[in-house]
Amino acid sequence: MEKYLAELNEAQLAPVLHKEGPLIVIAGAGSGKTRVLTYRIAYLMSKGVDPFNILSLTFTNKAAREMKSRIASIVGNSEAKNLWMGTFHSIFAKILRFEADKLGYPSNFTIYDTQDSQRLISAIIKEMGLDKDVYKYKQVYSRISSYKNSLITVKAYFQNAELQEADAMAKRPRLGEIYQNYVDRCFKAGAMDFDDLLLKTNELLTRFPEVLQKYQNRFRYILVDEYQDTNHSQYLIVKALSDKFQNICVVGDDAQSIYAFRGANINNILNFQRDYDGVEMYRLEQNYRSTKNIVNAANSVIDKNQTKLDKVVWTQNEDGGKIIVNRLLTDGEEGRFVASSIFENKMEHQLQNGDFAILYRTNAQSRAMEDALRKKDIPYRIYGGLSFYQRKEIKDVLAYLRLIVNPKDEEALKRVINYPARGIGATTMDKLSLAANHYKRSIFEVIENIEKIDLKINKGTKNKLTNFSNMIKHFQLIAENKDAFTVAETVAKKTGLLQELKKDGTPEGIARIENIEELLNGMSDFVEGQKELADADGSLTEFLEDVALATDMDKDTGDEDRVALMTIHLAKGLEFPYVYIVGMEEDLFPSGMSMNTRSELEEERRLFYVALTRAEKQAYLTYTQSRYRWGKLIDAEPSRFIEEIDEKFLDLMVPQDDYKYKPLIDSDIFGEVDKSKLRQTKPKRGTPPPAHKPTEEQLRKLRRLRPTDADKPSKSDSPALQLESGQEVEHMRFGKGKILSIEGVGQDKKAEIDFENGGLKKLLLRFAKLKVL
DNA sequence: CCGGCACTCATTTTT
DNA sequence: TGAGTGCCGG
Repeated sequence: MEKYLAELNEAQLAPVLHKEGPLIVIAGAGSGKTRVLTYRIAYLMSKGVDPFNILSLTFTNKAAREMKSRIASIVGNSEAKNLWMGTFHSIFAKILRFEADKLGYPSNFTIYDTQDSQRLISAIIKEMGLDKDVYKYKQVYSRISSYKNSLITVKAYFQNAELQEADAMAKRPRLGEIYQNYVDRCFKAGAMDFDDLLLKTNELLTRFPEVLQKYQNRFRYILVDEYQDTNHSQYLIVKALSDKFQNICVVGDDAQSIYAFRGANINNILNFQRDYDGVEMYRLEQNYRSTKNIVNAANSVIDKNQTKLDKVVWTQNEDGGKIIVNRLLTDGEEGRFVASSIFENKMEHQLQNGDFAILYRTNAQSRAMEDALRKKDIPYRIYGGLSFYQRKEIKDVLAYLRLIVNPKDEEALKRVINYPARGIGATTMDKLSLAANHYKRSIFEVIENIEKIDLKINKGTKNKLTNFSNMIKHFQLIAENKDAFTVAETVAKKTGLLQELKKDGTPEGIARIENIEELLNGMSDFVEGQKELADADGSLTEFLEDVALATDMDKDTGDEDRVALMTIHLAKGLEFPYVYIVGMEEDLFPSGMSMNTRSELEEERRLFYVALTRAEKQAYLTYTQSRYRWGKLIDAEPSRFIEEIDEKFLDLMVPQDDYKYKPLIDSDIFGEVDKSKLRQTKPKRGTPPPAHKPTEEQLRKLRRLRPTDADKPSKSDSPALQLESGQEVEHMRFGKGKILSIEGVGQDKKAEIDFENGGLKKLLLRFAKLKVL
């Protein structure tokens, strides 16, 4: 142990050696906080603390695994295995399974993911006959989620006049009823959603003092990573569990709190010293990750925030290059710039693909990057977005598996009862659903008793239903004796899922079959892995839980050498030598939806801080002048965050104005443009649009930039058009045989005119030529 | 009841 | 642009 402790600096050593009592470690970006956490646990164990008594909560399962294996290398594998380590969700899901009966849940309860929850809410809204435009299911879901995260149960909701009033003001007076129905239906289905895993844990710990005691005694030492991202529900769990021994160690960085949108409460970390007695605070301020330029630039940004703890991050690393800022014409050009820059850097500095990361604010931005990287044959991997387990074909297989484990699982049943098609349609489902609600039973139970109740379902359909339930029961029998992999394999074959996909024969269908095969392979690995663990058996339940709570970061398939593409949120905790932060534009970053309040904007700024501090050697910022959003080309202006960085840390390679309309051909900018012509100017925010109005030819070239135009040549070939007002037509949308809308580019404004009804005929005559399209 | 087609609508971040 | 929904003919 001594030799490991020697690896730490003074500031890091202090919290590692801290004995009993609460401590908080405020750890600046790149200051080695994971190391402190790891070594502290190892140190505790070396001093004789039983690993069974240590609970360590991390943000991702991957982080937990990595820490565990690091600790194993210090204290030995057999000891490290017994540590309680994982995300809040996965640790407490395990505990809830064990204690489920106390709360009236089956121990094999299903975990509903966001999609399941939203579908259910959507169904409830429909059943209640509410207007789906007023009660948008996503919004309703997020309301309910935030109630749960604040421990506002249905009961508490109805006792709180303020909340009800707020919802009524938002034209949603029946939100409480939806909430009630949602909770009832989840319970009836034996399902918990993500928020329930925390909410029910709280319920368990408050309602059953003996349970609380049990876990208080078990978890004598509690460590929480990324404490700045805990929500109220998590806060209370930690508070309750640590209450007896007060051996609570939290680590975090208020400057990196970026999950307020999902209920994280930055006050948890700001107020930690008030919440516990005799808190010792440690600060890690030396950054080992980044160059001076990057550290200082990031500091100059975060300085603009009002709400923050006192802390100065510094580094002894070299100065490094300045942050390179570049403006591109469109998102396509942005992608090409990033791709060629990566290519050049690789050549020049002998780097690997894995040394690069491209970070963006929204997943939608990945497409332009992908296209460019693919063209340059640079291997990449996208993290997040549609994760493997969210793909339709995978969810279908999983839904069958879920149904086998828990036939009451309504969302799983609705998903697969008629896929592949077996003649059970919407009408039948409505009848079943109605009966289920009426008898307060699950739909599956209704099907099992279909002969005993009169549902006005004809004989043929009844048979189909019975066949379906028999098939599921047959699978259940298999599941009793066989492991998860064998069950899944049987399901894939016997349900006709694979045949269905084979039948269509399209490339997509083949890709889907491959995905299912990959899932099966993954399951077989999982089963092997679980058999080695003492407290696991490779059962279906275990597998499903693993899947439900897996982060995209978790499945670390290839250690192949690839450029990483991800949202900034996902990049937290990671580091790369070269980082490209793209889409640095107002309305995109900061997001247009997060600029309404100071605190929202500050969170965006922290997000930018996180992005910048991922870089070890070199950071790039890019923004475009116009970008495709909603399938349309829209103007963009540089993000305020660029301006907030002290200029002395920046290297602005902004092209001359007259260059703007030139590189319109599909080509690498830097192959074409003489770099000496680039001059360095600081872009003014709100820079007026191009000095001169684009000519007709330029406009046409602009249009040709659209990737779709290649597929539909008719569009780009359309003659230049003018509206009555003299505006030039830039973009049109077509319905079947008619024009839906036309947008024109005027001197300084865009106009959009809809031709839905009255005006249609008249204008069609004016643009007779368009009929060809 | 099914599949295909036309149309609508939403696009912030995720355990 | 693209995913999801609703309508219509088979």
